[in-house]
Amino acid sequence: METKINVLRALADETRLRIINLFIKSGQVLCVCELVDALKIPQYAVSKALTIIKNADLLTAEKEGTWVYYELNKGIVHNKNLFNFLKNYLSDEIFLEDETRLNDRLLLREGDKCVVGIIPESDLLKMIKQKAEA
Amino acid sequence: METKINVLRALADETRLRIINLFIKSGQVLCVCELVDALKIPQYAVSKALTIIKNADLLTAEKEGTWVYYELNKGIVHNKNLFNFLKNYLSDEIFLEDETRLNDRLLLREGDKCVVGIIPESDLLKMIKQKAEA
DNA sequence: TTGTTATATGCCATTTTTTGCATACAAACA
DNA sequence: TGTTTGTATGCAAAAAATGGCATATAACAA
Repeated sequence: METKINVLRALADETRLRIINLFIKSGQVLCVCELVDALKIPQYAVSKALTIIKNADLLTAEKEGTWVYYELNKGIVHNKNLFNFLKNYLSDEIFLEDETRLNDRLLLREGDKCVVGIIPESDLLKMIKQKAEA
Repeated sequence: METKINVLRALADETRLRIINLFIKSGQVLCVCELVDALKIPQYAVSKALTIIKNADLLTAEKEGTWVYYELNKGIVHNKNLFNFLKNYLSDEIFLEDETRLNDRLLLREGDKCVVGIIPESDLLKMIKQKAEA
């Protein structure tokens, strides 16, 4: 009981909802800096939001060097239903913009892994272009 | 955007979630005093919760004499998806107890309408028995 | 060791939410 | 009219959430 409400409370915040949306729509494992760039929100805010979502058992985390990769916790049956529902429910514009920025940011990955930290938005397009040329 | 978050915020509270659960599970139009008895929560708390849920466009209200009947707002496509999801998602014990008390309370209706106000829990069973005998 | 990078967290001020009580309102009835 | 009844709301205290900054931690690199 406590748990279901914790889950719904974890969803009841714009930042957290935008984060969850990115996991659901991208279907990816994501690290903190990728989320920071996609959301254009301070690192500490993303980190705090992730902690709350994780404490509600909606995410799992795995450390890899200095990077921490988060992932939807599909190990809970109810979570899967929730994610399926949200996949269609969250269709608003702000979410789409996040998704676009995340897709851009993921172009900088190498072998499915994040290899750079937080990138100022002004540099992102240049870096993508550079990488495309190389 | 604002709206989706408002909806999720409306769900992020135990009282409000228990109320929404009763509407979803019972499939009924319900008045305030029936909810008060089913939830065993003060009238003002139920009334305030209903206002918040209604402001999130999840409920509609209709006045009938001194009684006010609330109903799920299925006029919004996204709401229907939400209610379908919640119907399965909200399965915890506290919700079941509410549902049982509501079913008892609805036995006092006459012609699908509520005809009594808030009933002390100690009196409810007696009144049901009386009504059954009559 | 020292420095750097990615991430997390403690703290504080501010804002928002919740809770409880009292009371207001509105409709029915005497 | 006055009274009762079902419901809503204003207000203030308490509790909780939020936002921002600084800093801590942990892992890697030189």
